[in-house]
Amino acid sequence: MLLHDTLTRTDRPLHPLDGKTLRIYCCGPTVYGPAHIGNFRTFVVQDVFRRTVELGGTPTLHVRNITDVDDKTIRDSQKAGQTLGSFTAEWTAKFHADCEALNLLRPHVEPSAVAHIPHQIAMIEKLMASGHAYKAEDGSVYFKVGAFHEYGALSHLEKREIRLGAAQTDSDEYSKESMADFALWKARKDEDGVNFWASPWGEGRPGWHLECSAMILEYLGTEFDLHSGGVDLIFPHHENEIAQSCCSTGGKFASHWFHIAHLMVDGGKMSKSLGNLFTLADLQAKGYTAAEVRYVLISGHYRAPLNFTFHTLDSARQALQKLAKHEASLRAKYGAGGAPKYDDLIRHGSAGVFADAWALLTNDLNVPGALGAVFGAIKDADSTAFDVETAKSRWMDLHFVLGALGVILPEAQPDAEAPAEVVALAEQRWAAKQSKDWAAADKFRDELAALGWTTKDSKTEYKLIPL
RNA sequence: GGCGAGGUAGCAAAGUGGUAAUGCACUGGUCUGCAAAACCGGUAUGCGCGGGUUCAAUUCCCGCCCUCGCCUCCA
Repeated sequence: MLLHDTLTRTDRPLHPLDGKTLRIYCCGPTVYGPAHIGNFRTFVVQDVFRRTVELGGTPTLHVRNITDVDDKTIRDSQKAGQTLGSFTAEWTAKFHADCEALNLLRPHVEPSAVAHIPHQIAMIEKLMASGHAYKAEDGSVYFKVGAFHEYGALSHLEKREIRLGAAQTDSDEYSKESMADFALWKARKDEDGVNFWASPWGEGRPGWHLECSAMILEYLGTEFDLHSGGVDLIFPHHENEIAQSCCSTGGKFASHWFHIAHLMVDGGKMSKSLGNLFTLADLQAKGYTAAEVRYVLISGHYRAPLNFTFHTLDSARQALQKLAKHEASLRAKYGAGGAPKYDDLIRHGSAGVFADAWALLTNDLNVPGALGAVFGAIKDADSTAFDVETAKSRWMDLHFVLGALGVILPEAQPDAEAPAEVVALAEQRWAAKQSKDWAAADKFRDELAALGWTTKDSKTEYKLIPL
């Protein structure tokens, strides 16, 4: 598999460093409210990546953290009158529910920042010992950016070209030696309330960047295969992680960087003030399914901004319907039951007739190209002409590709229960039609429409459909 | 100002040094009493603008315009 690497800005092949398992770290959510669909674009794309790697025959070790201590979680838990722990547990549960609805594979490890404070303190101690960090007057500990010469390699800043402006004067951080330095440990403040921990430098809490470095070291080691997140994390978050980790372990840290572009809404940035910041629940309340949302989120290449609109959601519904119909026709021929399990797909191990789509997918995760190839292959296939064996193998191949994309096909609509009144009208219409009384038949059809129903006729029977 | 991503049909979105996938929408046909559904077709002489290189550029180079993101804790 070929994947673009942010650090080298080239497409590079992925091979597990240990020759067996691809070790992946993804920056997870800060649990202080519902994740929005922009957040989920990143997680969904990471999920497609993981599935593609695994279906391609390489097992993964997927670690994604939960950030459950920072300014916002502390502030909003207090506002809600809850302890930090119960507040973040609630939002973590909500996040998990959304992940499941969106068909995201669960990470193998999902560590929380609060549960790894000692690991973070240990990392700071190493950085202090090696002279990469210093304690400021207020008890905070900062990383000395000037002591790490490779700083800026990921975001391609030769030096930190800090734009001078009012935003730079954060009163909390007046004690830093240099503007570029960032907090490893934040000294306790009154507004933190009970949310502080003991450390060799006094009471306080860890800085944001540190948790990822500490948990990566714990679960993936000093060097691992791939680190991922939204493009906004390139700087400063990932840059800072590199600095902390490399200076404390002497290792090289991530060998590949995978960043996902942002989701836009109506051509612009999502924001609460514009009222265009949607959560999964918002869209479900409008009648869309998580499967449709997922389809939209993968429908653009991950390195290009994706514009989200309700029109694209509507097209996703139709596109999924088209895939479902093809799948159903193969299944009917083959006589199979439900969709194969993910593990069955891994054993299957081949995209078969969808090899073109698979090739696109494994070339820098070209999902839109792959989807196009799937539709193209479907179009050229007359499923009624397949024999049972062909139908069976194509059915499995189709599920293999859809399994990599994590696409869930809509269930066939169960026949709706029509009220007796509607059934009676439909019977009358059918009788009129059988006696070729078209005027009467059309009249009954109009009356059905007025009640919100229509019919689909075949030669021998009709079916009632709600409008 | 620095760094980065992007500008392709009504909408969305791939792609390529040799003449533009795919989905939605629209539209023609088959089917139907007419429809619906389904199926089969059609729809960009054109890929932000202007130059250049080349036998040939949407694809490479240069300049310009526009959109979006990051520039200290936003996926």
